[in-house]
Amino acid sequence: MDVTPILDSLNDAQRQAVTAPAEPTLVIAGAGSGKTRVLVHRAAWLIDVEGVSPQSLLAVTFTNKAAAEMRSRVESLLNIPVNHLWIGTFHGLAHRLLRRHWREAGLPQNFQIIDSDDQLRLIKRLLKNLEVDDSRWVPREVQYFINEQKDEGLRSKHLDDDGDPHRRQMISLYKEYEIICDRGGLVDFAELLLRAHELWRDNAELLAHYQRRFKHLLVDEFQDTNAIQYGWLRLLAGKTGVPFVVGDDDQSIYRWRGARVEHIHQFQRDFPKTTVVKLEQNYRSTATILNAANAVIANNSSRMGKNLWTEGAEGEAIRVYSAYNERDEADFVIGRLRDWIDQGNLRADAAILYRSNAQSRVLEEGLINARIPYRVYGGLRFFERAEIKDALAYLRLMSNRDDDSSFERVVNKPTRGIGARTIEIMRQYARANSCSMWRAAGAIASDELSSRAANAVLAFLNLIERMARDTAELDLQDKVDHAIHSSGLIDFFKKDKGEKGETRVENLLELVSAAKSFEPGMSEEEMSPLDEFLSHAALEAGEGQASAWEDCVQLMTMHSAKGLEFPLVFMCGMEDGLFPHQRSVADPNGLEEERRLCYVGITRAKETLYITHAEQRRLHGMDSFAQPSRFIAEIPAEHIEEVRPRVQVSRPLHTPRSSPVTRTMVTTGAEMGIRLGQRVRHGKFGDGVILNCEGQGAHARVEVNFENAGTKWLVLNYANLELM
DNA sequence: ATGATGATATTTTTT
DNA sequence: ATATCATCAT
Repeated sequence: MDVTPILDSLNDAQRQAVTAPAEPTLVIAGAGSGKTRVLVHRAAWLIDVEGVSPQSLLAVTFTNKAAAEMRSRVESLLNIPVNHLWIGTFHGLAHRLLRRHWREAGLPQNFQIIDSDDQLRLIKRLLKNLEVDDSRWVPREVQYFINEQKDEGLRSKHLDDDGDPHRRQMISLYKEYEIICDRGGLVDFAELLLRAHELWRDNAELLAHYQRRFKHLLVDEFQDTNAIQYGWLRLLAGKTGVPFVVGDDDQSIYRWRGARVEHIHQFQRDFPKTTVVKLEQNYRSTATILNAANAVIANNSSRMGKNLWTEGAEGEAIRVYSAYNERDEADFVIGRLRDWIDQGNLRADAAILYRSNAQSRVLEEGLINARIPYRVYGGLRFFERAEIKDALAYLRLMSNRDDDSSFERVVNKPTRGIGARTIEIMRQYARANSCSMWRAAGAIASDELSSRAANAVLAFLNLIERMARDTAELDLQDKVDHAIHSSGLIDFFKKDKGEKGETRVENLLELVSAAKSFEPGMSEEEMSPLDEFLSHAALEAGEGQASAWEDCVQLMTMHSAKGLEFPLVFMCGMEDGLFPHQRSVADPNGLEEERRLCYVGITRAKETLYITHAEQRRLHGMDSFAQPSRFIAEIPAEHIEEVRPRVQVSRPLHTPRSSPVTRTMVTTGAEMGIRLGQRVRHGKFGDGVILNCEGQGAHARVEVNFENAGTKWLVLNYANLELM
């Protein structure tokens, strides 16, 4: 066997990882060190050299994009189509299992997947139904609570209220939510994972079957696994499976949504024979950029420890620009972009990174003025658009009448005379009789409603029945086409004057073409093409903005930049309070995560990195003054070149490392020492920390997080805060 | 049923 | 500043 194509292009560490014996392996792969390459080559090595059957290989990623890339790279490296290779996201694979074993998993065959938006709506409705005060139990927080529990593998019955009434209510809402989902055959994202985990946990035979089948488990972005995902992997690995996990503890930036870097340590405890391989040679950035990144991340404790290096050149210094305000910052960035483009470079090779989406606006305005094409990442994706979700709701009802989430969404869209009052009556009936809205509607239309309302409701029920009947024999795209027309959605949006309505109609038509080009992968008995299309829509929300091919400057948050690289990178808004974000600075864990995010940002740059900050920034309609980000001061001075240093700047750019952390200063109260992070004492509320300030003079208010009294807004003039 | 008005919050995002 | 959301009036 000629192993040249598999090993030739690898360095020693990469080769060590790829050819590791069939034992648990943990690869710590620094930014730009060839992480994906190692995974792909490992797969090829196992199949081609070790003679492992493609059937016994399972590869897990976090995003569909990563899964698709991995699949295509494995296929091109092996030069054979590996159709039956199980490569997918955790959610995709869990979904596949649940479709196959819906009975054992306790699900209806045609269960539907709801996305976070559906989930939130469902929770809002539930709160209303139960007449729960949604200012004390905020829908978003309830949603977070439920997902958090599920991510930890906990169902409502496992939870204890610890005598806390607020928590007790949360738990009971969780329970209600479970009931509604079960009744409607609805499965949210976290539920996919939880069910798949329980499926194996509670079915020894089934688990044994999959353990026998999947010997080699390849996991990407391992630092981002949450508890349930890790538990699932461990179950599957059992005593005989060989997990091969790749991750970077320094790039863990999703703790806030359940990811736990600690799994990297846990892994070594759970699999004591683990071989650890570190990939530290970087093929992306200049030495200067890497040294800066290394220096910044060195300020974090609890790391595995890793130092990126390169054989490449030193490169240019990192340019730091102190802007006067956010407009000046944008002007500066655009000036440099102009130079870049004038020198014949691709616009698409330049990226502007920022901490929060709100920052894109000023930059966008500048780009528009300068007539530089750009593309903003993120935002609504195709299958998340309201009109698309409306159409999908009709399709879902056609497939499953008990889907309350869809029922409520479209029962009166377009308006057909079913008002809030009527819906309220149906909800009450549904609740009293523990049945779906659909059945409630059928049951009460005859008596409890006025004849006009009853007619409207019956007309809706008939419409759905008719749509289902009329399209039963049609293929997928015709079903969709039929649905958007006969539901009245097309006409409804056509009436919307202006461009908005037009785009909506276009999007609906686009949905038909999406259905046309959709290729079902499952057998008809396993799952109908319609159900598969609906699952696909939920699981893979599609691209944000189209026209990715056009040569334009890339704008995105540092989070969405993870995994990407650009010759020219701007990191904007590098100010304390913005980045690191105010909400993270109080908590050391939060601050370390911000620092990892900064590390991610820096390591996106291949050749040139600009860091900009503004002394004054208009945020939430309020001007505030800010210190340069403490992260800038963590970059060794020898790597930095200040652009056009401004003499009138009174504050030093670099704060000595030993000095207390820099803090955001606010015009108001600055003279009396009111600063973010400042500890204060209040006569009634006790001790606390200042989180936020706003306003000036007599109207100035501060937000204080009191240790015992929670977070409060206080008017500075009256609060009589004592500095501590 | 639709639009105006006012209150409220405003990190990060995938599945 | 601004976007979203609930409430209220029409």
